[in-house]
Amino acid sequence: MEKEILVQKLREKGYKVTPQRRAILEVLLQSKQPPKALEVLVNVRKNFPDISLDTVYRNLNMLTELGVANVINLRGGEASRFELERGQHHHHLVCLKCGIAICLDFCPMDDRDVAAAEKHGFVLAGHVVELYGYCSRCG
Amino acid sequence: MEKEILVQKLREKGYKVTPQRRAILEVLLQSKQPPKALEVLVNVRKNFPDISLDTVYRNLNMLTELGVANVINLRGGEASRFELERGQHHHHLVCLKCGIAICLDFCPMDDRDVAAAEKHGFVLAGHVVELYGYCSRCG
DNA sequence: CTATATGCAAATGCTTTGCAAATCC
DNA sequence: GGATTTGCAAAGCATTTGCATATAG
Repeated sequence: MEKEILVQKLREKGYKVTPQRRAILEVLLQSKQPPKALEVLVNVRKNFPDISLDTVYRNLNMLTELGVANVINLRGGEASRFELERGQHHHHLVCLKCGIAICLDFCPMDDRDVAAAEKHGFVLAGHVVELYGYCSRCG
Repeated sequence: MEKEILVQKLREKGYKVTPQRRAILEVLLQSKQPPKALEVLVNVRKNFPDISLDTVYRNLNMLTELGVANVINLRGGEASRFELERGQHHHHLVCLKCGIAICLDFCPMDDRDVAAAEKHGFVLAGHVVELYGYCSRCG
């Protein structure tokens, strides 16, 4: 999605368009792989030295609630990664050593999830699928 | 697995069998659903009031490294759940409100994970699949 | 005995929150 | 001008760690 479309979306929802928000969107758009909050901070600070980490978190959360961004939960206490929603359901291949996350183009889920949810009286809300391994660099 | 078999396993690996360890195994064995570390603590304290949370964590981690237990990572910062390894690959259905986790008897993964890993030069180590939803109690 | 395990307290890392000052519309 | 955002500082969780003491084998 283009940056101005995203900006427009925020405005429509009644959010103010601050330079910090623009800068965060910019970083998300330019990142080759979904960055962690701290990585967003570091990159935003190159152009916007005074932004704070909590502002980054607040905005990443806001974008997520808006459905504009997704969270990739890593294992244990590791910091989550954030990616702009691409409008296409997908999952990730994550390196256990360096944490790099690669988008996959398939979802392994079939009807059995619906059946299982029904069987246990659950209303299904979604699912998480993450493949873990070691990338070529981390061997 | 029976408790004494587990105890035996620890001994074989050179770990000492302390009353705390026995109590933790007991709680894991008796839990209807995979407990969080804090839940383990509360339950162990019923019979063993002086155990500390860090001992619980240390032992849950030890059991996990040993392959005797598995960790179920919940979303965001939510505390992980621990279950004894049942020797059978499976996944979970987790309630987003109360956090209850139900073991499922299927794995949706097919060969595409291997293909994807290969394509990106990854050595596959495993995967996480969790279905999320709301249980009948939480609506 | 001696290495391992425990309890305590404090530290860590990620993320959130309260509040006064700044700023977008 | 008025509500929303920001930065700061501090708090909140889950989890880990250092260290002196206790304990299993």
